[in-house]
Amino acid sequence: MKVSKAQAQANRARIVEAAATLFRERGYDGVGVAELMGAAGFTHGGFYKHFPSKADLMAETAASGFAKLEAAHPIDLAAFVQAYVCRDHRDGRGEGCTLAALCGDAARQPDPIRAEFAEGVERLLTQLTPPGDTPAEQAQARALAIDTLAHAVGALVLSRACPDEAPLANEILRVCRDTLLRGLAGAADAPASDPDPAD
Amino acid sequence: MKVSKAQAQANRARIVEAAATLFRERGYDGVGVAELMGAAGFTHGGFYKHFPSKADLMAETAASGFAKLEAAHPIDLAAFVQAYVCRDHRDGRGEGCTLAALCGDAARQPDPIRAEFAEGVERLLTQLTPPGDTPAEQAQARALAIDTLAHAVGALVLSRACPDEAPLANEILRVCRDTLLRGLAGAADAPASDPDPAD
DNA sequence: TGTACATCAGTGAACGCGCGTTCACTGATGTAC
DNA sequence: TGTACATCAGTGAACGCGCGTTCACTGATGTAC
Repeated sequence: MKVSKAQAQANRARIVEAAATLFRERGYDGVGVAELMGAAGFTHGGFYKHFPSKADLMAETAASGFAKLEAAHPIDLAAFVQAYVCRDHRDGRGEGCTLAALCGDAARQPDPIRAEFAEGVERLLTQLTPPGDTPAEQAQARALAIDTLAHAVGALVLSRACPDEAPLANEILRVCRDTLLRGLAGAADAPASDPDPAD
Repeated sequence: MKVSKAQAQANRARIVEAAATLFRERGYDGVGVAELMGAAGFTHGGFYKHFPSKADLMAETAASGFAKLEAAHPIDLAAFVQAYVCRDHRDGRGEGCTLAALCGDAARQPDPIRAEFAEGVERLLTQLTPPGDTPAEQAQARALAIDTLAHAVGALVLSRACPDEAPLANEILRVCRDTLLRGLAGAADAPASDPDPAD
């Protein structure tokens, strides 16, 4: 049964969306074409009417995962850290950051996929870098964005590698979030964290 | 053909060693039992004379990857950063840190494997935390170790997710290494980096 | 506007392939006497 | 010390299974007249 052009395009988008979530949750090798089509509400056969191969879909989900960033342009670094380095984000892989969820997998994928990741990092950095008055200020702001992102991603991936109930998993998040926020607030005021905060 | 007990034990160790390298290079799903036995110089059938399952070997390679750390006990943080956040380490996954190479994969593995990772992180942190005179100093030293490790791991995994020749991949390493070293040297002297250093 | 036909998104069976695992077998090692 | 036998690391064929991909088919959509 054929379907209208608009419907087909919407279906394609649904496949990409479902795949993006599943890939983040279980990795590129952890989800098969059949399952991912099923999650979007289709049978597996139609997959190749939309995508040349699974690898192409992988690249497209990466692009779509980072495309959402476009919307809200400038992001406050402290707000970013608050939302990023927390238990909710660690435990919600499917809805979370593609970078943190799949950069380990991406490192072993062919260049087109890694290129999407590099562009995604670049896009994130752009949003995290407030415009500076001088080139030197600009460079410093970009460096701060890079450091903050790396620190935040590192905290998340290390925390996720620990067993669910390991105290170390929460300790890593807490320490890194506090340090990042303290650094961003300026060396002046150093807000002590709750003993064991919720996230 | 049977083999002496000592020989069998040595062979087993060879399998673990070969598997550890291959897993770091290509991920847990990227290497099959047959290939990994081949790399150790055996045929695949004998695998189950040594290990109950592939998952058990995965846990054991994780343990072995972190066990090496035991040897050289206290590590200077600056020396750690120099050796860790560099191009050689980024490009030498097989010989590099198990944590950085596989924490993304580990996050999706069953608890026994994640427990090994948590213990590995704990062990690394212990080595990176110089003994403090007071509990407060001790806690601060541990927090510094956690921050440094997360920052360094984040830099490495982000850099690895970029295409081989992407300028961004080197920029991330350079910025994070410089910031980490500057922070460790104290806010006083801030060594400017070469424009585009070798690693 | 109505009719005839080509298009093509989606279906479901089938493909070859490599995976983790099992198994019967081999023959040197290690043990019992 | 010498002989008979059980052990078991390693071999290589085979297992079922799920993977990515292909294919003949369907039938509503979109187009040509």
